Amino acid sequence: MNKRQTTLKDLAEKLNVSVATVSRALKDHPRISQKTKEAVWQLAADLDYEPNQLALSFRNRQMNAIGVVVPKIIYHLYATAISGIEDYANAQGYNIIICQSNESMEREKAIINELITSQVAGFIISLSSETNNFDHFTRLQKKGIPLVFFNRECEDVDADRVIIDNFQASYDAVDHLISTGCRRIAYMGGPAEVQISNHRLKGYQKALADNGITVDERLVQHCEFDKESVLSHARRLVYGPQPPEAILAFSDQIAINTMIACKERGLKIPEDVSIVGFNNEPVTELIEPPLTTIDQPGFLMGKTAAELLVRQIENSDTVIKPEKRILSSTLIIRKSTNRNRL
Amino acid sequence: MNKRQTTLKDLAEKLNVSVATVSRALKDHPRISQKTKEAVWQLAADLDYEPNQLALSFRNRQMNAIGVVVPKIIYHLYATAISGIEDYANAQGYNIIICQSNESMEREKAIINELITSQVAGFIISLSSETNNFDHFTRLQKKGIPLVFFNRECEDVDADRVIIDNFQASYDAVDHLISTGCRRIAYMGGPAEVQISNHRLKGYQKALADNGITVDERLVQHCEFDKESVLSHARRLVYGPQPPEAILAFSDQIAINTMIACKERGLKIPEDVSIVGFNNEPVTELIEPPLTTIDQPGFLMGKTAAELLVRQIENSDTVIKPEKRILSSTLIIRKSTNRNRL
DNA sequence: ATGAAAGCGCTAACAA
DNA sequence: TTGTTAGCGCTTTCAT
Repeated sequence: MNKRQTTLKDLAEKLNVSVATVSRALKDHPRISQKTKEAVWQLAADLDYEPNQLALSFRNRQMNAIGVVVPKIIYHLYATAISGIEDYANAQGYNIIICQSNESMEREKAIINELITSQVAGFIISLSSETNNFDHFTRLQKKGIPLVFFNRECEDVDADRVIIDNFQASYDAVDHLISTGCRRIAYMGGPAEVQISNHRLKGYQKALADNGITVDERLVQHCEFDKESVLSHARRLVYGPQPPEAILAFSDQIAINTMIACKERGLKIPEDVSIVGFNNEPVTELIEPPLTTIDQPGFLMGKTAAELLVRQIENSDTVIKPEKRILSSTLIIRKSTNRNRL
Repeated sequence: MNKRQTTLKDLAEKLNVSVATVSRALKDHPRISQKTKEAVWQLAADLDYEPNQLALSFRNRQMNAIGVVVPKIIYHLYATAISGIEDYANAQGYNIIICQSNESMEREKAIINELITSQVAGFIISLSSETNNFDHFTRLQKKGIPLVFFNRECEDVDADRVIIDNFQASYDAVDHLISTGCRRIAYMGGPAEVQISNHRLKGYQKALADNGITVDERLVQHCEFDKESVLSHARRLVYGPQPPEAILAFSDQIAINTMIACKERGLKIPEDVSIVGFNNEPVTELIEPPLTTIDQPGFLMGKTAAELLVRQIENSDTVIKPEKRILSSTLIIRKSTNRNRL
């Protein structure tokens, strides 16, 4: 029990050579005799020697770990993105430390602070919905710590980012709704601080304008992510004198809760109202009716973010101009928008 | 850019005192003069000093991090359990390093090995479905590294574990099915290596026996977690000459795919066949019909596992007898079992 | 071809 | 009350 790990010193003492020699032998250093090397290798195997990563990290003044900060891992997009990050990061020899901000800016700040003191090699971050102050990110940059945003980006900080074209995705979704004959189209947005929600709002507005439809401000809602908030905002839409003919939601969760409000109001989907979500969560094809939604490449998003981050980490001397990678998303058309009023 | 972190040495030099004095002053050591302390505190604040966790960990020969190894974080139970772990662990000053085995034993072994060399303080593990060899766990124990299993436990290793009473939960579910008039009841189990699947099988068998129902071995299936595997096993059940009147599934995902096979076969749920799942994933109340399922306290499971682990870590000198914490689960009855044949 | 020594940031036993 | 020293495990420069 509690057997100490074998160290270089242990090997050196048993072999009556110096620690330096053992260290070199293990890395197959050219100027160590074959005989010594073999003795070292043999003993290392016998004693189950494994280099102490913690000591290595300490010496390098940097952990071989990446800090990943996401709002919540139960959101399918983040769970899949994390797999993408892990996949690439592990292959490159990095562990990932996943932390959830739980949509709290304070928590996000605290996490980043802690991980800084742990000397993580870099950060991959998707903002909490509350985050409206960006000092903790600029602080990272001042310290020269690599940083990549994904999905929920931060326009005010000039860092690498991986996103989809939220404007276009939203534009296309609205365009699809219009093509099925809807004209009174509502937008159930996320919290007003979430920049991507606003990008989607812009796409929504532009699509309406391009089709000669006047934007009715009463059809735009900004809700929090909890069920109650969504329901209350959705009710404002559907219990009004003129319920919308279609609703574009910021996320599948919001779309689903909006569907609940619609059903509660007695509106049939898609006959009375069409619904479009965002993220293509697996649940969207299991509900009734299956939900039209925008598929985001979560795994690829994560993988790309990890690539950009590792690139930064491994080129910490050279200055790389921050890059914006825009991945393509796909509108998945299902029954929730399957009607034709034309 | 790339400004080095302030160290104790920096503070010491500026103040013309020794590093040791600074170190003590920062911890409010009783034998340092108030004057010195205040000077140190002031300068530390000015220079934004933060202790280097990596150096601390190195010195303690242990990271302030816990390794968490789960099959997949997209499974809702694990996502919620992780939140519970994170919650408690962070409060106790530990970070968590989450790794996914992706149901692969090789990956699980590799992860554990890596985290050992990183000197994590302990492990919280839920086995991959493939894991049928337990050397990597006994290795941890030989090294005296704290270990807690949760949900998918390992009976062959004597370690702390946090589980629900799978036998009882399954027994109760079958009992419920019988009470609604079903007698031909099938079990769609997980992979045969998954011990909790077998515990549930035992509960299923006992409930049948206790109600005077002969167990028909053809009604017991063991499938993998991918959709295709579930569908093919489910089809064996429903396309037979005598389809079951009810099906207990090892997980909600299996239950949902089984429902798909039932619908494909033209069986109505619950009129022709009742279905029960496991885990109470959020999706279960959104599908048609809503799924009867067993709710597991994921968050509490994680939190409890973290408690047990931290207890081990912080009492590494004393030997604590491994403990088995059994949390209670709840059968949530929904429409998928809402019929009465009696 | 090998060894000695310094140093990464911090703490603690021992000295003064 | 403060300083000196050694050491955690490893790499690397400089000697030999």
